[in-house]
Amino acid sequence: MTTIEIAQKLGISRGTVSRVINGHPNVNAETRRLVLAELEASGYRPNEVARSLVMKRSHRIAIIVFSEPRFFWEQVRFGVNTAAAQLGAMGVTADYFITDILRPEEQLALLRRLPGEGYGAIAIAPNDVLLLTEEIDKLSASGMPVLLLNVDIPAANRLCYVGCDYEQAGALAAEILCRILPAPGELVALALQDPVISIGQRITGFRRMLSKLNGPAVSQVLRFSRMAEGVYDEVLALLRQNEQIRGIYVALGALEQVARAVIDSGRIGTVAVVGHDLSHEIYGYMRQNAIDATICHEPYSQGYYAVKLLHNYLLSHTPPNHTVLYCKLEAIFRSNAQYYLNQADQLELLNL
Amino acid sequence: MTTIEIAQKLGISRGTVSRVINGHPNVNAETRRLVLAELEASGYRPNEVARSLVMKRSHRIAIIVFSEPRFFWEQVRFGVNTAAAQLGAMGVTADYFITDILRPEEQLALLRRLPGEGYGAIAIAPNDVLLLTEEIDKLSASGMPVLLLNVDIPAANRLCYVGCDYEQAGALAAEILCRILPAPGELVALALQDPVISIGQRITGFRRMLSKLNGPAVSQVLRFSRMAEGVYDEVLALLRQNEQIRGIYVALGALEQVARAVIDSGRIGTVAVVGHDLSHEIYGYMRQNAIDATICHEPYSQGYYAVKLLHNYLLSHTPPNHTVLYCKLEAIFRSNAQYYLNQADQLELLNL
DNA sequence: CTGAAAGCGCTTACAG
DNA sequence: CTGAAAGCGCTTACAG
Repeated sequence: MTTIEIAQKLGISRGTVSRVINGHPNVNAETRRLVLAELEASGYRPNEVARSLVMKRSHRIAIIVFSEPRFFWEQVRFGVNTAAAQLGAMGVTADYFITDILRPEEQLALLRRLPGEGYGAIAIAPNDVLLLTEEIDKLSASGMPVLLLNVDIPAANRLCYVGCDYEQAGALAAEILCRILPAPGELVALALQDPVISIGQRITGFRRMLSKLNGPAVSQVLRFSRMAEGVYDEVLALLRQNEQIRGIYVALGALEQVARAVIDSGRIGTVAVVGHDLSHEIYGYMRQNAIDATICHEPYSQGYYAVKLLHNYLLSHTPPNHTVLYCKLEAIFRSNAQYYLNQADQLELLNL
Repeated sequence: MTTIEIAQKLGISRGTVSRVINGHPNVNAETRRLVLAELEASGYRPNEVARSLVMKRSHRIAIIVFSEPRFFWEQVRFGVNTAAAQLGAMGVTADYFITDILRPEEQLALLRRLPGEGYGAIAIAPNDVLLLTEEIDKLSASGMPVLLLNVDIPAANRLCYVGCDYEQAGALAAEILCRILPAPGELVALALQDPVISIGQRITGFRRMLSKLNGPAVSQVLRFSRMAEGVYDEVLALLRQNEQIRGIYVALGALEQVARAVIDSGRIGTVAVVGHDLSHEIYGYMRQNAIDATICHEPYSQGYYAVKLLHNYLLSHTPPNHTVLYCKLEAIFRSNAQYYLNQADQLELLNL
């Protein structure tokens, strides 16, 4: 079915058919009704390829993230680039903005600047909920679709959220840690001083699952700054002074420091360590058995989905079916870590 | 950069430029050189959208699988359909053929019939290596690209293999089972009587990792037919008679039967069970703690990648960069199983 | 309100 | 060997 077939059947021109398809105003109501009916009856689907060829629209999408952990956002970036490459022929370009994690105002500035620079859609990993909510609402009100990436603000007026369910991530960490504990003993969790919501949710989920499984309770929660200063020293001291500790849950991004403390305290094999995210450095520690498992949430796909969803919206102007897309929680051990380390290499094979 | 710009710069027609791009024979050698140089210099990339619009080629791809386990091949099918939908505007159609697992000759018949029916590429999950290798080689020799799905035949002349590394999958099973053993004791593995290569590789990988980790050895390997008849009875009897058994590795598709035997023998919590693949039924048993973990290997992506790779080949006629694409090994527990159960639901959100 | 026409970037008979 | 022309399915000024 093409526009021309529809037009012939109705004895009108393709231009008119096209006008009703695209919802142009200047069309006789009766004609419109007829065309709509025929469209429906014939199951017409526009040829997007032809459409994008003639329209030559360009869609600029901005992706705003922050700086830490570096490797995590690099993987997101790779997904963004893959989607943009796939959609390049459709006029999509995606620009990636990395802001300083300690300067959330940089994100605010971008949010204010970008709409004036031709961007039609924004995905942002908000680095400061309080600071950004108002501006996000403003943008949405002005018609700019805003997708929240990796960190949700349910109260904000966003198109949708793409990222993980942090509470469930903490639950999975608890399930795994409970099962692999080398011996009965105490559990320690590491979190943030700041009330960063995602880390807090991980701890909540962790505790809930622990009690559901009748596992050991968390004997203490160590808290650190956002840059995770001093984790190594504190964990090292703790491991040396308290032999009862059998499990450590690292809810913030400091797995590497914990691994080093485990090694330097000679506790490999007598304390289980579970955390989040995966880098080559973390993998190195897994191979030394200083880290037992790590939980990821599809960094690559987060970037990929964000661009796809935004582009879909730009095309159809209808919001996605669901307002939340939870990424998979990936349980990673020594034996399957390679697969998660270099998604890039794997997909290079697809010549993408 | 478009063909017309190139043509203008060189003072020739777009037709000639197009001819050298597409490697048509009738082009003056010197002209060809010039055009090639300019193409290179300007970094020209053909607009695939315009190309596919004018060429209206249709690419028929056949996917041949077998019948068991049902849910596994349904997930593969979903990936196939997604890729086909995405590439529909490029003229791609993918047909999915499910053959009887007990009648591998059905696959042979399809392999012989399909090329005459307009298919330009074939992906097959070979159900009988010995029976099919020769025909696969013949097809390849005749110019038909053949991709091996889920089961490799390294000796065959195939375009590439998309599926999992079974030995590594067994290793991951061992790593997990070792760590979660509820108490020291014996390990049992379930495998096939037939020398089906993939199951054999799982057992090999499982044993190797066990000894690498200084874990318990496998005290016995139970073997079954391809339809896994009698697994429940045998495992139930074994669990009742031998209290030393603390871990079961299910290398064949019979997790459900094992779970029922664990439940009916009252051994939940005192024997750990690890196997492969995930269905709603298996998830149900995970929730009852009758199964501790299951390992999947991206059924959805297998189907998706197969179609993408074949289409890439049909477009470029150059084989993929690598001859083997190992899918991710996915470690699945109670707390993250939902994400792997319904990839379909998750992606529905993308309006695909 | 609607038809006729041009054009998006590309390929391929058709002449020459 | 190569240019001029038609056409893939669609949209959008431009007339009327």
